Amino acid sequence: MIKPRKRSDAAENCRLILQAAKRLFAEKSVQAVSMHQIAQTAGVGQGTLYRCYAHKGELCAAIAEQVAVDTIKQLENYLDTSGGLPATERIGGILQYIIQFIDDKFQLLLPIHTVHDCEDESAYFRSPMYRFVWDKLTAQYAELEPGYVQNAPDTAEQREAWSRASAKAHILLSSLHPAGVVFMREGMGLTKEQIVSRYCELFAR
Amino acid sequence: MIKPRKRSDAAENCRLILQAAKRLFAEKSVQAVSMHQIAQTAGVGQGTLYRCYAHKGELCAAIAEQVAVDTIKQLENYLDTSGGLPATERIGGILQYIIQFIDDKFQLLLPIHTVHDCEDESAYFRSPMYRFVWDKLTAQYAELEPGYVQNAPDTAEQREAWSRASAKAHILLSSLHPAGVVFMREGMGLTKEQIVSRYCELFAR
DNA sequence: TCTACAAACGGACAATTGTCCGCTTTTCAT
DNA sequence: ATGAAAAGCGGACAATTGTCCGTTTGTAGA
Repeated sequence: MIKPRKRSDAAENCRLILQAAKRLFAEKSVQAVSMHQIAQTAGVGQGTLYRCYAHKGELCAAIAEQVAVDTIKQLENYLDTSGGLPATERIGGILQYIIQFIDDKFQLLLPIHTVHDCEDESAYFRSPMYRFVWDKLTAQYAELEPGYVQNAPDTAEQREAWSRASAKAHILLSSLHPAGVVFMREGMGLTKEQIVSRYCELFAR
Repeated sequence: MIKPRKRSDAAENCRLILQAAKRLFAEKSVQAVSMHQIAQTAGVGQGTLYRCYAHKGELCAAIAEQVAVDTIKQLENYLDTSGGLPATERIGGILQYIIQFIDDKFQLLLPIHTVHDCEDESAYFRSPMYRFVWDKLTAQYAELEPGYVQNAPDTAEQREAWSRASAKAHILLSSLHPAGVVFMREGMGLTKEQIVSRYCELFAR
């Protein structure tokens, strides 16, 4: 007798909420819009809103995910067509895409970890767009690891090399945490171009 | 007729608040204690609490500042006695102190940017303890900059070299954002020692 | 010592977040 | 079709943050 597993109309509400939030965030600003207001605009109750997105950060993350699709496509295209370049140069190229994106969308990215109670500070690092870039970057760094071979059998040594590359990629991306980039611009007075060039000096050679 | 400029009893209340917060945070946990509760325990009103510390993050920052004093002393001592070592090795040493500290006190450090409305995401980067470490680290990287001379006249070239060193130091420290370190441990399963060694590979050679 | 003034206080209040629970709607076996 | 069970809804409610303003209190000049 355990039959109804999922209701087909529930997804529609989540779509409405996302749409409403996107519009309101664009019209005003992320922090000027309350969750109550979003629910009202979407024409749903508070409960429905919070069931779809547990807090404002999740909403921002969902929108950022949509917004990132374009950049991710460009990045994939770049990687497909830059096979001939040395890995360090490719890393520099990736950096440009990432920094451009963060610089552009930081208003949306910052609130992702503006969580109140949940203590979910690493939400940003677990978002699909972060994982995607992390993975691509790890692949580049792996090429630079001594002893690493693509598609090699899964030995302990290969796994160790991948793990080292993955840590490097994470450290790089972690320093590109939106808050850090904002500080470089506002607090240190660097331009986007200067930021890219400093990153390349450190990470792409 | 403009006479009373500052009241000597006001500082006492701030001290009481800090003390109460410290005790409550230790007893329960940072997020389990409400601002109201802190005010009550300290025996002051909400208004007084918020006049001293505009939000929970500031309170955490103030406590972290106190807690950091020890580590900072150790670090200064280390730098005083390690003059003979090459700069890269000294950077590695500094990294150990920093990572140890963050790993130890992240519960206090995380909420510093858990701000609700203020949109003050770079509070962490402006805290005195951050500035201190940043400054020391910049000095080490400056030594590695081609063309940099200590106590040289203030030419454009010298300033440029210092600025490059300062950006590198910030990038390093920015990736040591508590949230990022927590993720390396929880999300990636690295130990403190592994984290230190990965950082040294990237930043201290 | 007295007095006037502004700094500082404190608690009531507004705003916002996030939860809870009774009600409605979809689903599916009969 | 139909009815029962669970998925989903929504808005009232609790909790928490942060503000505001009438009142208190220390300070300094007289």
